Amino acid sequence: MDATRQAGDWRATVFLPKTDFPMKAGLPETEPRLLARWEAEGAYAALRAARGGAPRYILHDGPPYANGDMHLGHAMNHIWKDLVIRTRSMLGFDAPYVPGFDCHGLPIEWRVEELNRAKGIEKGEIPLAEFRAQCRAYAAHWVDVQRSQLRRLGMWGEWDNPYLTMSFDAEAAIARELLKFAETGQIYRGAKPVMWSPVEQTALAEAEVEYEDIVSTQVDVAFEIVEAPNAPELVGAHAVIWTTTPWTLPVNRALAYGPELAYALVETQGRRLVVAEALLEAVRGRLGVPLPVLARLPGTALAGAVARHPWHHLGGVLAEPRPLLPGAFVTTDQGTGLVHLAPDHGEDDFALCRAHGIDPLFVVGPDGTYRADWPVVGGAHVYRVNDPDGPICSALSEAGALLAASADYRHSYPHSWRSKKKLIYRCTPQWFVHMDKDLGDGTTLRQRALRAIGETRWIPPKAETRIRAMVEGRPDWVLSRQRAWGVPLPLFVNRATGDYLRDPEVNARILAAFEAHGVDIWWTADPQTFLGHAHAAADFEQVTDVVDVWFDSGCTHAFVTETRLKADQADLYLEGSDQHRGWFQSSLLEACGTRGRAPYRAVLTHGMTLDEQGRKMSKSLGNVIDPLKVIAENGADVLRLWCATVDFTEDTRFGPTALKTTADSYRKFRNTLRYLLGALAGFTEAERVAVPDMPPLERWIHARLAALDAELRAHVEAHAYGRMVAALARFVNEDLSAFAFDVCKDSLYCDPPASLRRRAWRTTVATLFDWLVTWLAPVLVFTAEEAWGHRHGPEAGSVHHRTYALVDPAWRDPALEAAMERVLALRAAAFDALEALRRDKAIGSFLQAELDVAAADPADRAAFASLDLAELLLVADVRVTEGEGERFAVSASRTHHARCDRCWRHLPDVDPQSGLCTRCAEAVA
RNA sequence: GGGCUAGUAGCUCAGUCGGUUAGAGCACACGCUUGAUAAGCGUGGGGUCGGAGGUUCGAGUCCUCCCUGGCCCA
Repeated sequence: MDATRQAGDWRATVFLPKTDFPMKAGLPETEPRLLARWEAEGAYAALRAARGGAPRYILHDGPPYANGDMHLGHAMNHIWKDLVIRTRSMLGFDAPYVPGFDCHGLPIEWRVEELNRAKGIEKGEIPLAEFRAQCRAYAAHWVDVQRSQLRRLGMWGEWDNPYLTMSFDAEAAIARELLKFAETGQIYRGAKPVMWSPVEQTALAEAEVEYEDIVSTQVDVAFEIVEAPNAPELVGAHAVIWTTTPWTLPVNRALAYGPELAYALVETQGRRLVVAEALLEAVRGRLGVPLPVLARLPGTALAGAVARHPWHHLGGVLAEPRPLLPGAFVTTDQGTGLVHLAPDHGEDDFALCRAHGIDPLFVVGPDGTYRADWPVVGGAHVYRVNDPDGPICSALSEAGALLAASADYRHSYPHSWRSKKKLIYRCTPQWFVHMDKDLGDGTTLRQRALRAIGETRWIPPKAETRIRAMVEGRPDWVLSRQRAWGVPLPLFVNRATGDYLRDPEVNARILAAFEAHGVDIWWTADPQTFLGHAHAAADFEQVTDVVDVWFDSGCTHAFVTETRLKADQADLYLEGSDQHRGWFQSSLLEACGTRGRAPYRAVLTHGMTLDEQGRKMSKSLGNVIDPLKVIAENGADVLRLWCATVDFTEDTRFGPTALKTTADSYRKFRNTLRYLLGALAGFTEAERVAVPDMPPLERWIHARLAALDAELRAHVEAHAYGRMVAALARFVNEDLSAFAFDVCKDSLYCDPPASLRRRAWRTTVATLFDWLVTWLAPVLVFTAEEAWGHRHGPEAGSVHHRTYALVDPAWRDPALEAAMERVLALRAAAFDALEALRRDKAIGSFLQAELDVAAADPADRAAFASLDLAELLLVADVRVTEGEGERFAVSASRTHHARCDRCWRHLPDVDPQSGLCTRCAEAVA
């Protein structure tokens, strides 16, 4: 052998991988280029055309609120939606995507008011129509912003024509749905304590309320008992109540006791008091005096008792008797076990009083001030009367009723999410949807909704538990909001009867006007134009409230799924778990009230996105991750891969570590595609070999593909995308990169191009590439498209127009698959022995070693007989003999064969003259 | 405070009906290769299964309580 010959001499004759597909992704540059290409080609429209006539799969998009930049939660939600749509599309479904945006509502209204204030324009100085136009423009701006941000994620859809809840046809559709409720008598006007902001002068939805800790005045107040039919000795004693909202005492109407509780009659300073026995110590602490017990009595002894207000001497409503009512909500957690009731200002209060015929008084106005003529506090603001030395405590004290007062009670209290100011409960007239009214078919809305819940597939199943509990327990649906930016409640109330008008002809005129001119016309037109000739406008009060935005979004199924997509139901709604009380429920109730069934067949809920430590992302914690920044630095494909990896049925944690490991596994997928492309350099169809004619390893790869196909389809059906990606990663890492690629390298690099073995492997690689790219495409939308273009050229079209390939059932080969399992078991044992040899510095590369294997299992030996073990184990030679005991006894040693200078294998047939083995000599000939 | 829900390796996840020494991929360390090279291969370390009790021959798995989170509601 010529000792001076360099191994590199033969390098030019070796077929190394060759491709322009770059190892470094450069996604931040590549992705926008592909987005532009898709747009220029009309790729989404082409996909719709290609799937025309296929079974449809409709994921109906829940509309994000159009008032700010896309945040991480939006990005995740839309990536998951896109995963669903794209995998269904790959399965062959026609899966359109119509994005939508929620455009009405208080947050936008508030922001526009803020902007106006900055310009010196105060609320009320601007005409309603103009203000609404401002809100519309503001929402339109954010629709544009969010649309481009969401689009950047790689989602395909009708971005040029998204649905907007503020478009004229949507507004008309919402009004139409509303009138369906009205025409079927499901709407009523009632009074109800609602969360009210005296600052914004509006009722707030639950989602608009935040809870903050504040310090309040707590007072203990004595109400003298004047009647006690079940315990006459209580007459003249005082019922003690405790409250942290002294401002509600001027509108007290009754007291509540717990019928299950035990009470004590105690004495102090010549006066007898009634308090719950369990709270005696606490009361004693606040009053600061001994409270010797005179008697004990059950709660039932208070039944029928009547007290009087400390200010009864002031007459009027205050002079009316204050009955003691049994309340299940009365507990001994805190207070005195006796509760003062102001039906205007508490939900429990309202419900219990109403059940006993005590109606609210409407003493506190929208701005939070008492009626001017009200005793003690007339004209004052409810927040300015609570101090221990304020008017209420002073007047109670004068009446001898104030037992204790201190401004030191710390508790969590509702605040407006916009103004951050305190809220009150305040009774206001509102419009409601009945939950428990018979709708004429023997069912109620609640019953219909619960039945529909049972008919829906909930993913994960625990979601059903949650929404069922919520629907079972929820109160009537409050529809009305005293605001400007929304769809009007298009009702006329008969001044004489208080009933709302139910005239189909009037409703038709209203809807026609809305469709033609937008809903602004409700406020600008002469009401008589709606009422026509049959009714006189003077006899009716026109409702000026707008409808709760949850009703807006609850109607999207009507104008998107039904009108636009011409489908009865959506196949899937996919939103975060917070939507159990939001969109899932408003959509459900709306559809059940108007159609008697759910608007969806299945609902998939995902968790919230938290930071790396599992805490929620918030500005105050400074742990907010901006998805736009992540995309700009890493590419959307990396973010998409992360989304596809996690179990989104639980809350997901995201941070720099997760991003880094995801980027690493992205690179593995990318390099695999790159290697496949390199291996296919110059591949032509003429080179193809039929699978049955292939060597065992290539046939085994096809069998693995067939098995993987079944597994992946099952994961897709179950929306288990994490398992899908994990299965793909395992296949790529273990079967391909660590095993097949390593083994077949020799053939690929060194065999003559015409050799059957090389052609078989290249055929296999071509199949692998198409399959892998297609499987990865729903996840790595950009990378897959990029790789697809490198393989098949620009005229091949988009990889996203493809469907998953069909398996040839003949690919499965149980005998071969079992044999290869045995090889892999041997491989593990062999690598242990080889690694030991390497540690001893006897060898470097495994190619320098040969193996003696004593195999105990005859089945192993039989399987190995027909296989080239040296090739599969990447060693110079393998000798298998019969063994005993352990399955494989492997001994490794350095081979004595010479090394071929071209293929670097150590072989018996290396010609000392040329330094080449027979195969390589042929290859270079 | 109430309803629902979660906690397994640095990251992402498996873990069947309660059953052997809790697994995988990635990351990390070390080694090999230098013909996938800002790559590839091999080997290895790494876990009190959030904590404490309990049931059981046996608990990541079942029960109770607690801790730390999350969503929704008060």
